[in-house]
Formats: sequence, structure tokens, C-alpha cells
Amino acid sequence: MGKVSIKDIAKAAGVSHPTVSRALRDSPLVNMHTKTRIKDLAREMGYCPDARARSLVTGRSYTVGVVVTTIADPFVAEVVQGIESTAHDNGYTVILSSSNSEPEREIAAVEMLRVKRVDGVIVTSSRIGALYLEHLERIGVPVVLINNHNEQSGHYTYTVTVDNRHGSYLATKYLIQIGHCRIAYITGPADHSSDADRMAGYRQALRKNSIPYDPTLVVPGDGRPTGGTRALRTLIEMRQPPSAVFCYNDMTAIGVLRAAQEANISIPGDLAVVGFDDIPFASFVYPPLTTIIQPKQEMGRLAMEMTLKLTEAEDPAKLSLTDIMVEGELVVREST
Amino acid sequence: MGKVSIKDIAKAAGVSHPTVSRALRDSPLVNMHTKTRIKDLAREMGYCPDARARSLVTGRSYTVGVVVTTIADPFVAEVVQGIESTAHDNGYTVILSSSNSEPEREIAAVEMLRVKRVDGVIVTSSRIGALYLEHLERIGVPVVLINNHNEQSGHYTYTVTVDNRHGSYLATKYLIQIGHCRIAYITGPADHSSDADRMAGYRQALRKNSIPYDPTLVVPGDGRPTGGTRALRTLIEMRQPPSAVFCYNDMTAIGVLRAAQEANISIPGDLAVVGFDDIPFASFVYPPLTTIIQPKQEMGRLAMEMTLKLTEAEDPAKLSLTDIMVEGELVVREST
DNA sequence: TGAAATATTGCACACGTGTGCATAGTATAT
DNA sequence: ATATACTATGCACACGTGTGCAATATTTCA
Repeated sequence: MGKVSIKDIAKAAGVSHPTVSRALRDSPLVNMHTKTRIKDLAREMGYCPDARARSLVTGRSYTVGVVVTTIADPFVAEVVQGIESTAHDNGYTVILSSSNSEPEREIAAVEMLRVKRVDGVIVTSSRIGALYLEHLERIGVPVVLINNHNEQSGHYTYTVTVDNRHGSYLATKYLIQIGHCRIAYITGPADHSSDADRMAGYRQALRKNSIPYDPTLVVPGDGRPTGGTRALRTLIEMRQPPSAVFCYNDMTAIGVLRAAQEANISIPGDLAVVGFDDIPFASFVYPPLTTIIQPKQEMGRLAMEMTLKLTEAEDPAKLSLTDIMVEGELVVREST
Repeated sequence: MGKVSIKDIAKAAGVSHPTVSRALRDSPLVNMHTKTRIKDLAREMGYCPDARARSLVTGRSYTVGVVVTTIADPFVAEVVQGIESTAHDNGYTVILSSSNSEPEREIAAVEMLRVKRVDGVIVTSSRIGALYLEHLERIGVPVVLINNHNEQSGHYTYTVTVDNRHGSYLATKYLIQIGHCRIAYITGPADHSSDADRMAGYRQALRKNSIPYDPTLVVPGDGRPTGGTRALRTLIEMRQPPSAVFCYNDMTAIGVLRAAQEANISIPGDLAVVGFDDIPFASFVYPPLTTIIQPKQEMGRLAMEMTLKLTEAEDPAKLSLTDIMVEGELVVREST
């Protein structure tokens, strides 16, 4: 029951352990007869290779580290699902590590991944990532950031981000197309660059359709339902309220829906509402939410594929990779 | 930039590598002066210990494997959050592996964890787990199952489950207390043992309060919103419809809410609705859902702590551990 | 028959770390 | 001054696997 190694098999088969090693790796160097004999023996004895030892000599661990703020965030969870799935398909294993958005914990996480000798690192939705980029580079393996702009992608550091500006351009353009001209925007947390980008897309759509930008129609939210609820209450008290609201994200939109219900505002009759993200619940609220789909699983997949290319290339510089920007997609449901 | 090992430090410090090893591990055997000299050198040279090599000789990897159906399930994600958090606090690392509910993929996952020499395995919400228990036992390390009853807990195999029967007893009892006596139950997937348990708690509450059990009030669902919607449509067409519905889970209850909205049934005025699980969105639907809280993060924490006890004990049999059953908790919101 | 080519195997070392034991040096006690 | 205890260090080996090279056995070819 104590773990059986190739040496044990070697002894049982009456050969040397390198022969066993070659046999199990299907080397053409070993006699076909002894090869099958060794394989049978390995199966009977319940042999299980030791990845640590193998990794030690080959230098590759076939493991990637994934650093998240918290896996309990459904958005993050879907991204990780995409990562894990393609990692598995390529024979890689995922080490999960959450930072709870605490910088020192994020650094500790990266250090632990370094100790475990991962072949690459993926960091999702961390505002910290960009700031501590030097810490990330120190690890000496490829790093891919998801939804985390950093101006100077370093030697090994690349990003996969959703095109926030274009996404909210789509959303706003759609509202205009179906006849709205007083369209409000409820912002997200002030310090997120994604909020600035989404705001930019909103204004771009207005401009292209010759609708004057009215700053009083932009009210602050916080990215959570409570913020949306508060924002809508402000909006409906205006002398000339909007006929449509574009929200920083779905959570904000959910807060808007609730406030509307309380104020007896019918949706989409009196007010059209559009969100951003397409969280799993967007289609389950009432009415089901029109929103911009972030291809979360695909972003995970792309990040993982990029990591693999970087690790498996002998010279990453020759790969001439570039940062990836994914387009969101408008999905029209019943809130518009 | 090439990785620096203790041998490199040894050479630079003019000592042997065992001395470096001891110095870095703070062994009292090495001279205080040389110890600080070696530590400084290690920092300067950017030394990073190699967990693989260390694990190879110590026999412990300080890594646990977590097998899930899919991390995109918010329920699972919260459990994993609890696992990862306590793992981190104890210096352990988590390898994540999803099975997509495919048996062969689950077995492959376990095999991979075995290859990586994890110190323990936690399996969440897998109906497969119990069936393939022999496969799980083969791994030779402690296995803890979450929400997955298995009759004969094996040598190293324990479970952490929520008390389904008691939870739905609480829910039903509460509905009775606030005056309902025609209470329906919408079931979950037929092959889940949790459905049978929740049903049993429902019937127990009826019995204890001398309310006759009416089989026509039990209608099938599927654990998803569509099932709940369909079930409610059946219920409201009865000659004598129920005044309250207890649902297998929150997703079912959400489907019920939607069907009620369509049919112009006011909640909780015309119909009281109770769910089970307390998924993150239960408090964001309208009206916010009364439900039974499954302490998801705590269950993850308990599973991890149990795994640690099992791995770190020299003789697990002496621990006299028992399976853990956690009690759910009723949270009253606005759907009742 | 002899030489050369080929097939098969073993030897030795490497990866990076930890630890039991022996050794040498130093301080303490008698 | 000698024996003893203690401190500090190095040697050798172990963990499990992979690989270059040498060595042996077998086949092929002339």
C-alpha cells in the first residue's frame, strides 16, 4: 500500500529502473515484449507516476496558477470555468488562489505559485495586478491579466480584456434605435477604468446620433443594486426624466428594476433598462434583462491558450503576440 | 535569472548546501552569524524554494484537490471559497478540477490529483462520488465529500452534508405557524437523495401539526426555474389551490415567482413562497425570497478542516471523527 | 567467418531539498 | 592537562524520475 515507484517495478520485472521509465513512456528503445510485461506489472502493482519527481527533472510542471479576487463572484467563476476547461483539455492543472482584493494577500498568492513552480499565471479582475506588475514579473513565467488594463505590457505580460467602450456603444446605440433620446447612464465605482470606458462608449453613441450630451443624466452608482436603486430615485425626480437607463453593470440594473417596481414604473413601458456583463441571473430577473454579454468562458479560454503558447514557446519574443480585446454582444430581452 | 538553488547560495557563501538548507529553515544547529549571512544572501540572490523537491523528500505536498461539477455553479463557488480560504490560512494550496458531471472525467480528475500527490481530496455535490467510492479510496489519501451521502464511510472517507430534512422541516413549520394549512411541495430532480430528504422534512412538519398529507399537493419540478414555472401553473388550476408553496430549491422558487407574476398572483398576499439554499440572488429577486440558508462557506471550511485533521494525524483511526451534518437556517424575507 | 550495423539494456548522473551521522573545533568541568 | 560536553559543519544518502552514454547481445551484410 506504500506508494510503488518505478524502482519497485524494476525489481519485480528484473530490469533496471531506466528501462521501466522508458517502457512506461512508450520509448521505441525498449523491447516490445518487455514493454508490455512492464506495463502489465505497473497496472497490477497499482503504479502511479509522481508528478513532482518528473517535474523536477523535466522542468515543466504542467500547472498554471489562477489568482482571483474571490471565486464567489459569479463573473469570476465563469471565467475560471473557461480556464479550467481548456487547461484540462491540454493536460494542465489549475491552482486556485484568492486574494480577497487585499494587495499583500495577492502578493503572497503569487509567491506561493512561484514556490510551486507553475508554468504560468492568470490574474482575473484585479485592480492590483497592474500596480504590482513588477511583483508579477519577478515570478519569471508568463502572466496573463484578464480585464485589467496595464499600459506597458511587459516582457511576458499580456492581457485579455473585454471592449468596454464598444460594448456600451452597442447598448446605447440600440436604445437610440428603438426611439429613445433621453438616455441616462448610471456609473460604476469611480476608480474603475472600466467605468470610464463604458461612459466613453455611451457618449460616443450619443455623439454619432447627434444627441446632445446632458451631464445631469449621468448619476453615480456603485456597481451594486443599492447604488442602482438610489440612482433611479434621483432620476425620476427630475423635471424631465429619462425614458431609458443604461447601467454600468447588471447588478446596478437589478437595483433599478427594484426601484422601478416600488415606484410603480412599468418596464419597459415607462422606462427601458439595459445592463452590462450578462451575469447568470440577468435572464431570471423580472423582466429578463437586456444587456451586453461578456464572453466570460471564452475570455478564460483565450487567456489559457495565450498562457500555453507563451510557456510552450522556446522564445516567447518570436511569437509576436498582442493583447487581446474581445467584443461584447448585445442580447435583447424584455427590459427594453 | 536562471533559478537559484540552495547549492548556488552555498557556493556563494562558502558553505555546504545542507548548511544553507538548515539556515533557511531556522535550524538551531547553525551559527547565528552565518545564518543571517546566508539569509541575506538568499534574499539578494532572489532565492525561491522549490516545493516539488521539498515535497519529494518530506512526503507532504501541502496541496489538496477539490473536485467540483462546475465552478460556474454559484453554490459550488461559495463552498470552494470557504475551502480555499481555510486552506490558505493553514499554508495549503488548492488544485481545482471540474468534472462537468461526467463520471469518466471525474475519475480522470481524481487520477490527476493522485499523480500530483495531493495530501487530501474534497469532492462537492457529486452524485458520482458515492458510486465510484472505490475509485476515490484508491487514491490513498483522505477524501471528504460535501453534500453527498454515502452509506458506508470508508476508512478515510467522510462527509459534510446539510441537514436537508431538518431544513425543510423548519421551512414548512414556519409556513404553518403563519397560518397556512394547504402547503404544496415542488420537488427537485427525482434521482437526488436530497429531494427525498427535503420531502421527508416537509411531511414531518405536516404530521407534527396534524395536517393531513395530500399527495396532489406534491408536484414535480426539476430544480430549475422552468420546472418551478410549470409546477405553479399546475397548482393554480386545482379546484382548491394551495396558499403556500415550499420549493425544492431557490431556482425552482424563482420560476414560481415568474409564473405568479404572469398569472397576476400577488406574493405573498395570494401565495407564500419558500425556497431552499439561499443562493446569492435569493435576496435580489422580487420579492426577496424567504429561504433556508445553507452555510456554504462554513461547509467548505468544515470540509477543509476535516481534511487537515485527517492528513496531519499520524493515525486517522484514532481521531474518531464522524460525518458532519450542518443545520440550515430559516431566513424570512418578503415572499412570505 | 568476420565486420559492421542495430536492438536492447544498464550505469551514472541530474533535478533541489532534507536529515542521520560523523567530524572537527571550541568551551567547560574535573 | 585531560576528559567531557557541546557547537557548528560537512558527507553521504534519500526522495522518484528522466536521459546521455557506454556496453552487451543480436542481427545483417559482404
